[in-house]
Amino acid sequence: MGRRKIEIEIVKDPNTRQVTFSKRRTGLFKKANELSILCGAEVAIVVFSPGNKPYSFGHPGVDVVAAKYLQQDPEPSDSQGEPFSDASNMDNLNLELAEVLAEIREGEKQAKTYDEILKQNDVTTLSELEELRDSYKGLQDWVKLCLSDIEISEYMMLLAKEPVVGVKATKKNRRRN
Amino acid sequence: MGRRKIEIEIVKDPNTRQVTFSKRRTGLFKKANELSILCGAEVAIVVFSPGNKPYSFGHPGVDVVAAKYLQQDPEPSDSQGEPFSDASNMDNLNLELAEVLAEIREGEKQAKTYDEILKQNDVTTLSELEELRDSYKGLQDWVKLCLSDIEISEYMMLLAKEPVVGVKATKKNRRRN
DNA sequence: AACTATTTATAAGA
DNA sequence: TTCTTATAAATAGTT
Repeated sequence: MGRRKIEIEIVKDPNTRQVTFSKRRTGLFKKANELSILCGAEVAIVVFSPGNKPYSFGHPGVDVVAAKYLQQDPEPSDSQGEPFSDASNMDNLNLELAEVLAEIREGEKQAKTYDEILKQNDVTTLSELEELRDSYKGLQDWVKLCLSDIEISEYMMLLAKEPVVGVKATKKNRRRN
Repeated sequence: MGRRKIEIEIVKDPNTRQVTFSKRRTGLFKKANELSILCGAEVAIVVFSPGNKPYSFGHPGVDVVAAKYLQQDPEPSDSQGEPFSDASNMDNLNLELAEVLAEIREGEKQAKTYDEILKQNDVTTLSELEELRDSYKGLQDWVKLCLSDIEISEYMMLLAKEPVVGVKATKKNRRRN
């Protein structure tokens, strides 16, 4: 899948191997993500890098899927598949982000519809142009809405990090709209 | 990757969904296998199909990798009441969200510029229309990019629920703990 | 289950 | 390291 075909065998050069690992781990997680969304499937992946660092992906969560798997298929090891502890704050955040995501998808769909007009190449009258501009403006509005929602999500995260509120401004300047 | 591009959203037709699941699960496991060989990495995957059937892949074995993962990551079944003890993860999340934010602002700026063209109301030639369409398409592309980044962020948040996590986000690689 | 037209992933290169 | 780009590989719709 690249400039040249490679054999599926250990990549000898450690540097190249690390790069390959990074790229392919990313690709693997992306595929897993798509699978879970396209098919409503539950997926959990755990990977240890050549340097023995752990990476994981899970939808809806590694622990959730793992527990389900271990439960129906008891392992010989002494694992007590207890589900994760409470994280109500994180749940709220997830909910929030999920909503933002939904909005973004909506906007994307709209943009596509509007694009159809442009593809016709025969927009000549003034009224059509106005319509077009309106469409564009709608997209912009959506973008703004989206932006504001995401900022809210971000702040939720900052707050979640520090139970006793204390918004920090050190990271980057964030303006409110 | 097929005859047509598809959106990453639930495949509605159950029959098609099953076919898609089969094909993509195969692909996912193949990728996992290649990753483990190319990089000498340990990989474990558990998948539940739409019909809730379990499938797994593991090198050198699901149980081996899972045990290793659970061992170095003692089950947080009963936490100490601290919502998010792993600050480094949250830092990464904040960093990530900040970047997504920046991208969105960038796109917003672009949209504004393009809008100027539309405001002139005198777009009559074909070439101008094409240019306009390109602009629109650029905006759409940005939207998509943005979407994908945000989805990844969402997953990072889901993963953040777990003490040991190593997912990075954008196409830009970022190191972790 | 095969077959391709296309899209997507990615190995090298910059 | 991060971003291109030429090419290999995966796969959506079809047969």
